[in-house]
Amino acid sequence: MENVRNLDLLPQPMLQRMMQYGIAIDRDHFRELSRRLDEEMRILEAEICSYIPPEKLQEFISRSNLSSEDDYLPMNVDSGAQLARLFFDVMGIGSGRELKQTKSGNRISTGKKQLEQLKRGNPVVQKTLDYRERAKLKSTYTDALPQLAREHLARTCWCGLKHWDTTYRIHSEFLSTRTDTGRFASKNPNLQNIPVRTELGRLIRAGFIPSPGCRLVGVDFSQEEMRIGAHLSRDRNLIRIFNEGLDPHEETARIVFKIPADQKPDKLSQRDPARHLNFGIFYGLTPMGLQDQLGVTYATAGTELPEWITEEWCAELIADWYSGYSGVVDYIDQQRYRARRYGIVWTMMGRVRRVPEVRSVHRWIREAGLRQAGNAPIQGTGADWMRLVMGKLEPVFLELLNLGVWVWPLLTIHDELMVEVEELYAEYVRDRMIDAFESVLTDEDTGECVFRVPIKAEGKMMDYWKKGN
DNA sequence: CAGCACGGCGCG
DNA sequence: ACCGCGCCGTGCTG
Repeated sequence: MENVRNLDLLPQPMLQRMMQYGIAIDRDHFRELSRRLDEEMRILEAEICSYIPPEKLQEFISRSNLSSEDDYLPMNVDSGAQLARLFFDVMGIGSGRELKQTKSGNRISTGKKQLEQLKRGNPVVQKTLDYRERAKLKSTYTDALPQLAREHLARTCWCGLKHWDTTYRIHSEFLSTRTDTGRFASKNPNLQNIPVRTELGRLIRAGFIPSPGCRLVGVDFSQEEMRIGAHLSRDRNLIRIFNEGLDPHEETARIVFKIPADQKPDKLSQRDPARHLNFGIFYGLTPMGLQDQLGVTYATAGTELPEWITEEWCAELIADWYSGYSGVVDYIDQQRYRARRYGIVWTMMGRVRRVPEVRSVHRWIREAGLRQAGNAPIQGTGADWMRLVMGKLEPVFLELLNLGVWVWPLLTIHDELMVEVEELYAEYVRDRMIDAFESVLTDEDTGECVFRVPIKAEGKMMDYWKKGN
């Protein structure tokens, strides 16, 4: 009952305010970005089409589904099916290598992982990757977002004087009961998947801005899920790492690669794989999954995946991770036991996740259920924390509003909460938020905290939405 | 024309 | 075929 109040009811007012008020965007920024992407895509698609041999042109034209506006092109570069025909049937790219089929087995996959493997074989592959990145960003973000923006008066603040200014704002819908783990979901548009990982993607993030006279303030839990994993599993090593304030990815690299205490792990070949292990383990990582993931990492770094990264090598790495963090193995096993025995697993706060899949007659379904059982308490506890934080901060923000300080919640992305604040108070609000995050499990009366490792949060103030500080 | 499954990909 | 989401374009069907 207490959980229903704290986890389900208390976040609602803040969610309502996020949805109702929205977040401001710079429409011209997106329009300019769309124009640029369009320009680059036209060049890339023409280049890609130029790889069609002359004698095959008619065949491609007849099979493509292009509208009259772009019928100067013989094929539709957005179509995976048509690309597969060009690459694998006509050009013979990757012949002699093992090529992944699509799930339904109709054709060879043209997905990123596959293309990364093949991009040294022929320049058309890299061009396709570049085209894909741009097509994704344009259709999902730079074209769509300005369309969704509505003119909206916003409370702003100039030199301490409050007034109302015209802004163009996006009103996403945040769903409280959509996910199986307790996380929130966001739709129309989804504000929880705005790009950040690539340089080009970060230009899209930059189109999200505070109301005039305000700053964006973002606070997130640092290494939230691993800390939760450390607590729930009571693993000695994991707990020690966080209590001593060490970098968990670096420490994991030390463990699995047996690096002497006086040496630093190499970023690409040691720290990055260790990082993927740390995240992946709680997802039920398989050797093949790890190998795939590392393939992408190396390809992104512009290097070929080294010969010695085989499935067996990945399996050993996972085994080494397990022996380094044996408490985590026991913990995951316990969750799997509960899933099989009771059909449910639960978070630190007692939020329940049903996992009927573990009793399926189908092996694949069963195994997926067991992975979900291992992951759900961790991901779900993280979601619980955000719910508690929102419940705790709501009265803080309302109090500030009553005092005449403009502060308004904008969005939440699982372990992160973003608000806008009038400039003078941004730093203050950031620090209040960090406090709220870090004391999420601290009893307000006794000051006691039962968590086995420190809970850390990071905050930043921004004039536009960006990564880092 | 709308609706759907699929392949693909953005985020934590 | 590694957890949790939502959205895009294609290609097909009713």
